[in-house]
Amino acid sequence: MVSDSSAVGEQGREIPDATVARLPLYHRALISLHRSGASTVSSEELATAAGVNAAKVRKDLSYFGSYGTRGVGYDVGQLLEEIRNDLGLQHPRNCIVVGTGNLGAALLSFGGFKDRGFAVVAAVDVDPARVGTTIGGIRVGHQDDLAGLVEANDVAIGLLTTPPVAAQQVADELVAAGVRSILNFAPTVVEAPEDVVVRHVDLASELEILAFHEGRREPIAPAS
Amino acid sequence: MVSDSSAVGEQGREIPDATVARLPLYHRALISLHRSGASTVSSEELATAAGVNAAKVRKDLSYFGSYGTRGVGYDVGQLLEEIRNDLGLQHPRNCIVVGTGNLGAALLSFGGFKDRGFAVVAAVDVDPARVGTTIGGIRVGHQDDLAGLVEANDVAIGLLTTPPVAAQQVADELVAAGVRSILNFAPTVVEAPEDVVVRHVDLASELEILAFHEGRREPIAPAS
DNA sequence: GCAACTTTGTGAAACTTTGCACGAGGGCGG
DNA sequence: CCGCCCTCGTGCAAAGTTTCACAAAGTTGC
Repeated sequence: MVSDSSAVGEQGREIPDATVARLPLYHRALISLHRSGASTVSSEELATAAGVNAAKVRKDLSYFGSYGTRGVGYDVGQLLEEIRNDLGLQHPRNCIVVGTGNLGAALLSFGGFKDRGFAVVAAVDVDPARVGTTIGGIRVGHQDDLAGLVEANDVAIGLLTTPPVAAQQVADELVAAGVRSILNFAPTVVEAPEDVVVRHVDLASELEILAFHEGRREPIAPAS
Repeated sequence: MVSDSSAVGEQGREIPDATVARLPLYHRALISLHRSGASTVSSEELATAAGVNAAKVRKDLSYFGSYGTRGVGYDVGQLLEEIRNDLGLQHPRNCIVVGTGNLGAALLSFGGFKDRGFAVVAAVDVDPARVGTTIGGIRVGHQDDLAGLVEANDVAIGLLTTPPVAAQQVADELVAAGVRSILNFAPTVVEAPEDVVVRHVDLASELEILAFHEGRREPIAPAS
Protein backbone atom coordinates (compact mmCIF):
# COMPACT_ATOMS: atom_id res chain seq x y z
CA MET A 1 0.00 0.00 0.00
CA VAL A 2 1.57 3.22 -1.14
CA SER A 3 -1.35 5.53 -0.63
CA ASP A 4 0.89 8.01 1.17
CA SER A 5 3.77 8.16 -1.23
CA SER A 6 4.78 11.58 -2.45
CA ALA A 7 4.54 12.70 -6.03
CA VAL A 8 6.65 14.96 -8.16
CA GLY A 9 5.35 18.27 -9.53
CA GLU A 10 5.70 19.68 -13.01
CA GLN A 11 8.98 21.38 -12.33
CA GLY A 12 10.11 18.28 -10.52
CA ARG A 13 8.85 19.57 -7.20
CA GLU A 14 7.31 17.24 -4.68
CA ILE A 15 3.59 17.63 -4.21
CA PRO A 16 2.72 17.05 -0.54
CA ASP A 17 0.14 14.35 0.10
CA ALA A 18 -1.91 16.81 2.11
CA THR A 19 -2.12 19.03 -0.95
CA VAL A 20 -3.13 16.17 -3.24
CA ALA A 21 -5.89 15.27 -0.82
CA ARG A 22 -7.29 18.78 -1.11
CA LEU A 23 -7.26 19.07 -4.89
CA PRO A 24 -10.61 17.29 -5.21
CA LEU A 25 -12.14 19.83 -2.84
CA TYR A 26 -10.97 22.67 -5.05
CA HIS A 27 -12.12 20.78 -8.10
CA ARG A 28 -15.57 20.33 -6.63
CA ALA A 29 -15.81 23.94 -5.54
CA LEU A 30 -14.67 25.20 -8.95
CA ILE A 31 -17.19 23.07 -10.80
CA SER A 32 -19.88 24.59 -8.67
CA LEU A 33 -18.57 28.14 -9.12
CA HIS A 34 -18.24 27.61 -12.84
CA ARG A 35 -21.82 26.43 -13.04
CA SER A 36 -23.05 29.43 -11.14
CA GLY A 37 -21.39 31.65 -13.71
CA ALA A 38 -18.58 33.14 -11.64
CA SER A 39 -15.67 34.21 -13.82
CA THR A 40 -13.04 34.89 -11.16
CA VAL A 41 -12.58 33.73 -7.60
CA SER A 42 -10.23 34.85 -4.84
CA SER A 43 -8.31 32.44 -2.67
CA GLU A 44 -10.52 33.58 0.16
CA GLU A 45 -13.72 32.67 -1.67
CA LEU A 46 -12.36 29.40 -2.93
CA ALA A 47 -11.20 28.57 0.57
CA THR A 48 -14.69 29.13 1.95
CA ALA A 49 -16.25 27.05 -0.81
CA ALA A 50 -13.83 24.21 -0.22
CA GLY A 51 -13.96 24.43 3.56
CA VAL A 52 -10.29 25.22 4.11
CA ASN A 53 -8.15 28.27 4.79
CA ALA A 54 -7.04 30.81 2.22
CA ALA A 55 -3.29 30.58 2.77
CA LYS A 56 -3.54 26.85 2.25
CA VAL A 57 -5.36 27.34 -1.05
CA ARG A 58 -2.70 29.69 -2.35
CA LYS A 59 0.16 27.48 -1.26
CA ASP A 60 -1.46 24.36 -2.68
CA LEU A 61 -2.12 25.99 -6.04
CA SER A 62 1.39 27.43 -6.15
CA TYR A 63 2.82 23.90 -6.38
CA PHE A 64 1.36 23.69 -9.86
CA GLY A 65 2.38 27.12 -11.05
CA SER A 66 1.06 30.66 -10.79
CA TYR A 67 -2.40 30.85 -12.20
CA GLY A 68 -3.71 33.77 -10.20
CA THR A 69 -3.66 37.47 -10.94
CA ARG A 70 -2.66 39.66 -8.02
CA GLY A 71 -5.33 42.10 -7.07
CA VAL A 72 -7.97 40.01 -8.86
CA GLY A 73 -7.88 36.36 -8.03
CA TYR A 74 -8.08 33.24 -10.18
CA ASP A 75 -9.92 32.79 -13.45
CA VAL A 76 -12.48 30.11 -12.67
CA GLY A 77 -12.46 28.46 -16.08
CA GLN A 78 -8.71 28.47 -16.41
CA LEU A 79 -8.13 27.17 -12.88
CA LEU A 80 -10.73 24.47 -13.32
CA GLU A 81 -8.98 23.34 -16.47
CA GLU A 82 -5.62 23.42 -14.74
CA ILE A 83 -6.79 21.37 -11.76
CA ARG A 84 -8.48 18.88 -14.00
CA ASN A 85 -5.14 18.40 -15.74
CA ASP A 86 -3.21 18.14 -12.50
CA LEU A 87 -5.60 15.44 -11.38
CA GLY A 88 -5.05 13.58 -14.63
CA LEU A 89 -8.66 13.92 -15.72
CA GLN A 90 -8.03 15.05 -19.30
CA HIS A 91 -9.83 11.91 -20.35
CA PRO A 92 -12.35 9.95 -18.26
CA ARG A 93 -11.04 7.01 -16.25
CA ASN A 94 -12.82 3.71 -16.45
CA CYS A 95 -13.67 1.75 -13.33
CA ILE A 96 -14.70 -1.82 -12.64
CA VAL A 97 -16.79 -2.85 -9.67
CA VAL A 98 -15.76 -6.16 -8.11
CA GLY A 99 -18.48 -7.57 -5.91
CA THR A 100 -22.09 -6.57 -6.52
CA GLY A 101 -23.57 -6.67 -3.04
CA ASN A 102 -25.36 -3.69 -1.59
CA LEU A 103 -22.50 -1.30 -1.95
CA GLY A 104 -21.31 -2.61 -5.31
CA ALA A 105 -24.83 -2.32 -6.70
CA ALA A 106 -25.13 1.20 -5.34
CA LEU A 107 -21.89 2.17 -7.05
CA LEU A 108 -23.16 0.76 -10.33
CA SER A 109 -26.42 2.69 -10.11
CA PHE A 110 -24.86 5.88 -8.83
CA GLY A 111 -24.47 8.47 -11.57
CA GLY A 112 -22.52 11.07 -9.65
CA PHE A 113 -19.10 10.01 -10.91
CA LYS A 114 -19.62 11.05 -14.51
CA ASP A 115 -19.50 14.78 -13.78
CA ARG A 116 -16.20 14.26 -12.07
CA GLY A 117 -14.53 12.34 -14.87
CA PHE A 118 -15.11 8.70 -13.97
CA ALA A 119 -17.19 6.00 -15.58
CA VAL A 120 -18.10 2.63 -14.15
CA VAL A 121 -17.91 0.41 -17.22
CA ALA A 122 -17.91 -3.14 -15.91
CA ALA A 123 -18.73 -5.33 -12.94
CA VAL A 124 -18.03 -8.86 -11.83
CA ASP A 125 -19.19 -11.16 -9.07
CA VAL A 126 -18.69 -14.80 -8.07
CA ASP A 127 -22.33 -15.48 -7.22
CA PRO A 128 -23.95 -17.29 -10.19
CA ALA A 129 -27.27 -15.71 -9.23
CA ARG A 130 -25.85 -12.29 -9.93
CA VAL A 131 -23.74 -13.03 -12.99
CA GLY A 132 -25.64 -12.09 -16.11
CA THR A 133 -27.95 -9.62 -14.40
CA THR A 134 -27.84 -5.96 -15.31
CA ILE A 135 -27.42 -3.26 -12.64
CA GLY A 136 -27.39 0.42 -13.49
CA GLY A 137 -27.08 -0.49 -17.14
CA ILE A 138 -23.97 -2.62 -16.61
CA ARG A 139 -24.05 -6.36 -17.20
CA VAL A 140 -22.44 -8.29 -14.35
CA GLY A 141 -19.73 -10.62 -15.59
CA HIS A 142 -18.16 -13.56 -13.84
CA GLN A 143 -15.16 -13.07 -11.61
CA ASP A 144 -13.13 -15.27 -13.97
CA ASP A 145 -13.63 -12.75 -16.76
CA LEU A 146 -12.09 -9.98 -14.74
CA ALA A 147 -8.83 -9.80 -16.68
CA GLY A 148 -10.67 -9.87 -20.00
CA LEU A 149 -13.08 -7.11 -18.97
CA VAL A 150 -10.25 -4.96 -17.67
CA GLU A 151 -8.42 -5.25 -20.94
CA ALA A 152 -11.47 -4.87 -23.17
CA ASN A 153 -12.69 -1.76 -21.36
CA ASP A 154 -9.37 -0.10 -20.68
CA VAL A 155 -10.09 -0.13 -16.96
CA ALA A 156 -7.81 2.00 -14.80
CA ILE A 157 -9.41 1.71 -11.38
CA GLY A 158 -10.80 -1.21 -9.42
CA LEU A 159 -13.57 -0.69 -6.88
CA LEU A 160 -13.32 -3.49 -4.38
CA THR A 161 -16.60 -4.24 -2.62
CA THR A 162 -16.29 -7.92 -1.80
CA PRO A 163 -16.48 -9.39 1.70
CA PRO A 164 -13.22 -8.95 3.62
CA VAL A 165 -12.06 -12.55 3.22
CA ALA A 166 -11.99 -12.27 -0.55
CA ALA A 167 -10.46 -8.80 -0.74
CA GLN A 168 -6.77 -9.69 -0.90
CA GLN A 169 -7.31 -12.36 -3.51
CA VAL A 170 -9.37 -10.05 -5.68
CA ALA A 171 -6.82 -7.27 -5.28
CA ASP A 172 -4.12 -9.64 -6.50
CA GLU A 173 -6.24 -10.49 -9.53
CA LEU A 174 -6.81 -6.81 -10.28
CA VAL A 175 -3.09 -6.15 -10.10
CA ALA A 176 -2.34 -9.15 -12.30
CA ALA A 177 -4.86 -7.80 -14.81
CA GLY A 178 -2.92 -4.54 -14.94
CA VAL A 179 -4.98 -2.31 -12.65
CA ARG A 180 -2.73 0.08 -10.75
CA SER A 181 -5.32 1.93 -8.66
CA ILE A 182 -7.63 0.27 -6.17
CA LEU A 183 -10.32 1.74 -3.98
CA ASN A 184 -10.98 -0.79 -1.27
CA PHE A 185 -14.31 -0.74 0.54
CA ALA A 186 -13.72 -4.03 2.34
CA PRO A 187 -12.85 -3.57 6.00
CA THR A 188 -9.47 -5.23 5.82
CA VAL A 189 -5.92 -4.31 4.94
CA VAL A 190 -5.01 -5.02 1.34
CA GLU A 191 -1.39 -5.38 0.27
CA ALA A 192 -0.20 -4.52 -3.20
CA PRO A 193 3.10 -3.97 -5.00
CA GLU A 194 4.97 -0.68 -4.65
CA ASP A 195 3.62 0.87 -7.84
CA VAL A 196 -0.03 0.16 -7.12
CA VAL A 197 -1.95 2.74 -5.13
CA VAL A 198 -4.54 1.38 -2.74
CA ARG A 199 -6.92 3.65 -0.90
CA HIS A 200 -9.40 2.64 1.75
CA VAL A 201 -12.94 3.66 2.47
CA ASP A 202 -14.28 2.11 5.64
CA LEU A 203 -17.64 3.42 6.72
CA ALA A 204 -17.54 1.72 10.09
CA SER A 205 -14.22 3.43 10.82
CA GLU A 206 -15.78 6.79 10.09
CA LEU A 207 -18.64 6.00 12.43
CA GLU A 208 -16.22 4.95 15.13
CA ILE A 209 -14.37 8.23 14.88
CA LEU A 210 -17.68 10.02 15.32
CA ALA A 211 -18.48 7.81 18.29
CA PHE A 212 -15.13 8.65 19.83
CA HIS A 213 -15.94 12.34 19.80
CA GLU A 214 -19.45 11.65 21.08
CA GLY A 215 -17.97 9.80 23.99
CA ARG A 216 -15.60 12.64 24.75
CA ARG A 217 -18.38 15.17 24.78
CA GLU A 218 -20.69 13.42 27.16
CA PRO A 219 -19.81 14.69 30.59
CA ILE A 220 -19.27 11.68 32.81
CA ALA A 221 -22.48 11.26 34.78
CA PRO A 222 -22.18 13.88 37.54
CA ALA A 223 -20.37 12.19 40.41
CA SER A 224 -22.42 12.32 43.62
CA MET B 1 -17.00 21.59 10.91
CA VAL B 2 -14.80 20.50 13.78
CA SER B 3 -13.72 17.13 12.50
CA ASP B 4 -10.13 17.97 13.30
CA SER B 5 -10.52 19.23 16.81
CA SER B 6 -8.43 17.51 19.44
CA ALA B 7 -9.81 15.48 22.27
CA VAL B 8 -8.73 15.03 25.82
CA GLY B 9 -7.51 11.69 27.17
CA GLU B 10 -8.39 9.98 30.39
CA GLN B 11 -5.70 11.65 32.42
CA GLY B 12 -6.54 14.91 30.68
CA ARG B 13 -3.97 14.30 27.95
CA GLU B 14 -4.73 15.34 24.41
CA ILE B 15 -5.35 12.49 22.00
CA PRO B 16 -3.90 13.42 18.61
CA ASP B 17 -6.35 13.29 15.71
CA ALA B 18 -4.00 11.00 13.84
CA THR B 19 -4.22 8.54 16.71
CA VAL B 20 -8.01 8.70 16.85
CA ALA B 21 -8.14 7.98 13.13
CA ARG B 22 -6.16 4.78 13.68
CA LEU B 23 -8.16 3.41 16.59
CA PRO B 24 -10.74 1.87 14.23
CA LEU B 25 -7.94 0.03 12.44
CA TYR B 26 -6.78 -1.49 15.69
CA HIS B 27 -10.35 -2.25 16.63
CA ARG B 28 -10.92 -4.07 13.36
CA ALA B 29 -7.67 -5.98 13.62
CA LEU B 30 -8.39 -6.99 17.21
CA ILE B 31 -11.88 -8.22 16.38
CA SER B 32 -10.33 -10.40 13.72
CA LEU B 33 -7.56 -11.66 16.00
CA HIS B 34 -10.05 -12.34 18.76
CA ARG B 35 -12.20 -14.37 16.39
CA SER B 36 -9.23 -16.40 15.27
CA GLY B 37 -8.59 -17.32 18.87
CA ALA B 38 -5.36 -15.40 19.52
CA SER B 39 -4.94 -14.60 23.20
CA THR B 40 -2.02 -12.20 23.02
CA VAL B 41 -0.60 -10.00 20.31
CA SER B 42 2.61 -8.00 20.06
CA SER B 43 2.72 -4.44 18.80
CA GLU B 44 4.55 -5.81 15.77
CA GLU B 45 1.77 -8.26 14.91
CA LEU B 46 -0.98 -5.75 15.57
CA ALA B 47 0.86 -3.25 13.39
CA THR B 48 0.96 -5.71 10.51
CA ALA B 49 -2.70 -6.57 10.93
CA ALA B 50 -3.68 -2.92 10.97
CA GLY B 51 -1.32 -1.90 8.19
CA VAL B 52 0.75 0.54 10.20
CA ASN B 53 4.09 0.57 12.01
CA ALA B 54 4.82 -0.93 15.40
CA ALA B 55 6.14 2.17 17.13
CA LYS B 56 2.99 4.00 16.14
CA VAL B 57 0.85 1.26 17.63
CA ARG B 58 2.67 1.44 20.94
CA LYS B 59 2.55 5.21 21.12
CA ASP B 60 -1.10 5.33 20.13
CA LEU B 61 -2.08 2.79 22.75
CA SER B 62 0.02 4.51 25.38
CA TYR B 63 -2.25 7.55 25.22
CA PHE B 64 -4.93 5.45 26.84
CA GLY B 65 -2.76 3.80 29.46
CA SER B 66 -0.44 0.85 29.68
CA TYR B 67 -2.22 -2.30 28.72
CA GLY B 68 0.71 -4.34 27.49
CA THR B 69 3.02 -6.71 29.28
CA ARG B 70 6.70 -6.30 28.48
CA GLY B 71 8.21 -9.40 27.00
CA VAL B 72 4.76 -10.69 26.05
CA GLY B 73 2.56 -8.18 24.29
CA TYR B 74 -1.07 -7.22 24.70
CA ASP B 75 -3.92 -9.41 25.87
CA VAL B 76 -6.26 -9.48 22.88
CA GLY B 77 -9.49 -9.63 24.83
CA GLN B 78 -8.50 -6.95 27.28
CA LEU B 79 -7.17 -4.60 24.63
CA LEU B 80 -10.28 -5.10 22.51
CA GLU B 81 -12.41 -4.18 25.48
CA GLU B 82 -10.24 -1.16 26.21
CA ILE B 83 -10.37 0.17 22.67
CA ARG B 84 -14.07 -0.39 22.49
CA ASN B 85 -14.41 1.80 25.56
CA ASP B 86 -12.06 4.44 24.24
CA LEU B 87 -14.17 4.63 21.11
CA GLY B 88 -17.29 5.07 23.18
CA LEU B 89 -18.83 1.81 21.99
CA GLN B 90 -19.89 0.46 25.36
CA HIS B 91 -23.42 0.62 24.02
CA PRO B 92 -24.46 0.57 20.35
CA ARG B 93 -25.02 3.93 18.67
CA ASN B 94 -28.15 4.48 16.66
CA CYS B 95 -28.02 6.05 13.21
CA ILE B 96 -30.58 7.60 10.91
CA VAL B 97 -30.25 7.65 7.14
CA VAL B 98 -31.43 10.86 5.52
CA GLY B 99 -32.03 10.40 1.81
CA THR B 100 -32.82 6.95 0.46
CA GLY B 101 -31.29 7.08 -3.00
CA ASN B 102 -28.79 4.48 -4.15
CA LEU B 103 -26.33 5.07 -1.38
CA GLY B 104 -28.91 5.61 1.33
CA ALA B 105 -30.65 2.38 0.36
CA ALA B 106 -27.33 0.54 0.37
CA LEU B 107 -26.60 1.80 3.87
CA LEU B 108 -30.01 0.60 5.04
CA SER B 109 -29.48 -2.87 3.59
CA PHE B 110 -25.87 -3.16 4.65
CA GLY B 111 -25.48 -5.27 7.75
CA GLY B 112 -21.78 -4.74 8.35
CA PHE B 113 -22.21 -2.02 10.96
CA LYS B 114 -23.76 -4.20 13.62
CA ASP B 115 -20.53 -6.06 14.40
CA ARG B 116 -18.86 -2.75 14.95
CA GLY B 117 -21.39 -1.33 17.35
CA PHE B 118 -23.73 0.69 15.16
CA ALA B 119 -27.35 0.20 14.19
CA VAL B 120 -29.28 1.97 11.48
CA VAL B 121 -32.67 2.40 13.10
CA ALA B 122 -34.51 4.92 10.96
CA ALA B 123 -34.63 6.58 7.57
CA VAL B 124 -36.36 9.54 5.98
CA ASP B 125 -36.79 10.96 2.50
CA VAL B 126 -38.71 13.78 0.85
CA ASP B 127 -39.87 11.77 -2.16
CA PRO B 128 -43.49 10.64 -1.54
CA ALA B 129 -42.83 7.58 -3.70
CA ARG B 130 -40.27 6.37 -1.18
CA VAL B 131 -41.95 7.38 2.06
CA GLY B 132 -43.72 4.39 3.52
CA THR B 133 -41.61 1.80 1.73
CA THR B 134 -39.40 -0.56 3.68
CA ILE B 135 -35.72 -0.95 2.89
CA GLY B 136 -33.48 -3.36 4.73
CA GLY B 137 -36.20 -3.82 7.30
CA ILE B 138 -36.49 -0.10 8.04
CA ARG B 139 -39.62 1.83 7.19
CA VAL B 140 -38.84 5.09 5.41
CA GLY B 141 -40.44 8.06 7.15
CA HIS B 142 -41.07 11.52 5.80
CA GLN B 143 -38.43 14.19 6.12
CA ASP B 144 -40.79 16.20 8.32
CA ASP B 145 -40.76 13.42 10.90
CA LEU B 146 -37.01 13.61 11.27
CA ALA B 147 -37.00 15.27 14.68
CA GLY B 148 -39.61 12.84 15.98
CA LEU B 149 -37.72 9.80 14.73
CA VAL B 150 -34.47 11.07 16.17
CA GLU B 151 -36.06 11.50 19.55
CA ALA B 152 -38.07 8.28 19.51
CA ASN B 153 -35.08 6.16 18.50
CA ASP B 154 -32.37 7.86 20.53
CA VAL B 155 -30.42 8.59 17.37
CA ALA B 156 -26.84 9.73 17.85
CA ILE B 157 -25.53 9.85 14.30
CA GLY B 158 -26.97 11.19 11.06
CA LEU B 159 -25.96 9.67 7.74
CA LEU B 160 -26.48 12.35 5.12
CA THR B 161 -27.02 10.94 1.64
CA THR B 162 -29.15 13.60 0.00
CA PRO B 163 -28.22 15.47 -3.17
CA PRO B 164 -25.72 18.28 -2.50
CA VAL B 165 -28.24 21.11 -2.71
CA ALA B 166 -30.25 19.72 0.18
CA ALA B 167 -27.30 18.77 2.38
CA GLN B 168 -26.90 21.96 4.39
CA GLN B 169 -30.59 22.26 5.09
CA VAL B 170 -30.82 18.65 6.24
CA ALA B 171 -27.72 19.05 8.37
CA ASP B 172 -29.34 22.02 10.08
CA GLU B 173 -32.43 19.95 10.76
CA LEU B 174 -30.36 17.13 12.19
CA VAL B 175 -28.57 19.55 14.49
CA ALA B 176 -31.86 21.11 15.54
CA ALA B 177 -33.14 17.64 16.35
CA GLY B 178 -30.18 17.12 18.67
CA VAL B 179 -27.84 15.06 16.52
CA ARG B 180 -24.22 15.95 17.27
CA SER B 181 -22.44 13.66 14.81
CA ILE B 182 -22.94 13.74 11.06
CA LEU B 183 -21.41 11.62 8.35
CA ASN B 184 -21.88 13.54 5.13
CA PHE B 185 -21.83 11.63 1.85
CA ALA B 186 -23.00 14.59 -0.21
CA PRO B 187 -20.21 16.19 -2.23
CA THR B 188 -20.46 19.59 -0.62
CA VAL B 189 -19.18 21.37 2.43
CA VAL B 190 -21.55 21.28 5.37
CA GLU B 191 -21.29 23.80 8.17
CA ALA B 192 -22.34 23.02 11.70
CA PRO B 193 -21.94 24.53 15.16
CA GLU B 194 -18.72 24.11 17.09
CA ASP B 195 -19.88 21.15 19.15
CA VAL B 196 -21.15 19.10 16.22
CA VAL B 197 -18.69 16.83 14.48
CA VAL B 198 -19.10 16.51 10.74
CA ARG B 199 -17.08 14.03 8.74
CA HIS B 200 -17.05 13.69 4.99
CA VAL B 201 -16.99 10.70 2.71
CA ASP B 202 -16.68 11.67 -0.93
CA LEU B 203 -16.13 8.78 -3.27
CA ALA B 204 -15.36 10.99 -6.25
CA SER B 205 -12.60 12.66 -4.26
CA GLU B 206 -11.04 9.30 -3.53
CA LEU B 207 -11.16 8.43 -7.20
CA GLU B 208 -9.55 11.74 -8.10
CA ILE B 209 -6.68 11.10 -5.73
CA LEU B 210 -6.15 7.74 -7.41
CA ALA B 211 -6.29 9.44 -10.81
CA PHE B 212 -3.69 11.94 -9.68
CA HIS B 213 -1.24 9.16 -8.92
CA GLU B 214 -2.11 7.39 -12.17
CA GLY B 215 -1.30 10.55 -14.05
CA ARG B 216 2.03 10.89 -12.30
CA ARG B 217 3.00 7.38 -13.17
CA GLU B 218 2.28 7.55 -16.87
CA PRO B 219 5.38 8.76 -18.61
CA ILE B 220 4.37 11.74 -20.73
CA ALA B 221 3.72 10.43 -24.23
CA PRO B 222 7.15 10.45 -25.90
CA ALA B 223 7.56 13.90 -27.50
CA SER B 224 7.89 14.27 -31.30
C1' DG C 1 17.35 -17.00 41.96
C1' DC C 2 19.98 -15.48 38.17
C1' DA C 3 20.94 -14.54 33.27
C1' DA C 4 19.32 -14.23 28.75
C1' DC C 5 15.72 -12.83 25.96
C1' DT C 6 11.67 -10.40 24.51
C1' DT C 7 8.72 -6.55 24.03
C1' DT C 8 6.75 -2.51 26.01
C1' DG C 9 6.64 2.59 26.88
C1' DT C 10 8.71 6.93 25.90
C1' DG C 11 12.25 10.80 25.15
C1' DA C 12 14.15 13.05 21.48
C1' DA C 13 15.14 13.89 16.67
C1' DA C 14 13.46 14.21 11.98
C1' DC C 15 9.98 15.25 9.06
C1' DT C 16 5.46 17.15 7.48
C1' DT C 17 1.85 20.38 7.59
C1' DT C 18 -0.22 24.63 8.90
C1' DG C 19 -0.91 29.50 9.12
C1' DC C 20 0.85 33.97 9.69
C1' DA C 21 2.66 37.95 7.83
C1' DC C 22 4.43 40.57 4.41
C1' DG C 23 6.69 41.78 0.01
C1' DA C 24 5.64 41.73 -4.97
C1' DG C 25 2.77 42.51 -8.74
C1' DG C 26 -1.21 43.81 -11.20
C1' DG C 27 -5.65 46.48 -11.97
C1' DC C 28 -8.39 50.71 -11.49
C1' DG C 29 -9.65 55.50 -10.52
C1' DG C 30 -8.29 59.95 -10.92
C1' DC D 1 0.52 58.31 -16.11
C1' DC D 2 0.65 57.88 -11.20
C1' DG D 3 -0.56 56.21 -6.85
C1' DC D 4 -3.79 53.46 -4.19
C1' DC D 5 -5.74 49.25 -3.23
C1' DC D 6 -6.36 44.51 -3.57
C1' DT D 7 -4.82 39.80 -3.66
C1' DC D 8 -1.34 36.54 -4.90
C1' DG D 9 2.93 33.92 -3.81
C1' DT D 10 6.14 32.53 -0.30
C1' DG D 11 9.67 32.62 3.75
C1' DC D 12 9.38 31.36 8.23
C1' DA D 13 8.00 29.89 12.74
C1' DA D 14 4.89 27.02 15.19
C1' DA D 15 2.27 22.89 15.62
C1' DG D 16 1.50 18.19 14.72
C1' DT D 17 3.13 13.56 13.38
C1' DT D 18 6.28 9.85 12.58
C1' DT D 19 10.19 7.14 13.56
C1' DC D 20 14.21 5.78 15.97
C1' DA D 21 16.48 3.97 19.67
C1' DC D 22 16.93 2.49 24.23
C1' DA D 23 16.01 1.86 29.18
C1' DA D 24 12.62 -0.46 31.96
C1' DA D 25 10.08 -4.37 33.00
C1' DG D 26 8.46 -8.66 32.55
C1' DT D 27 9.00 -13.94 31.19
C1' DT D 28 11.34 -18.24 30.59
C1' DG D 29 14.82 -21.65 31.17
C1' DC D 30 18.43 -23.35 33.76
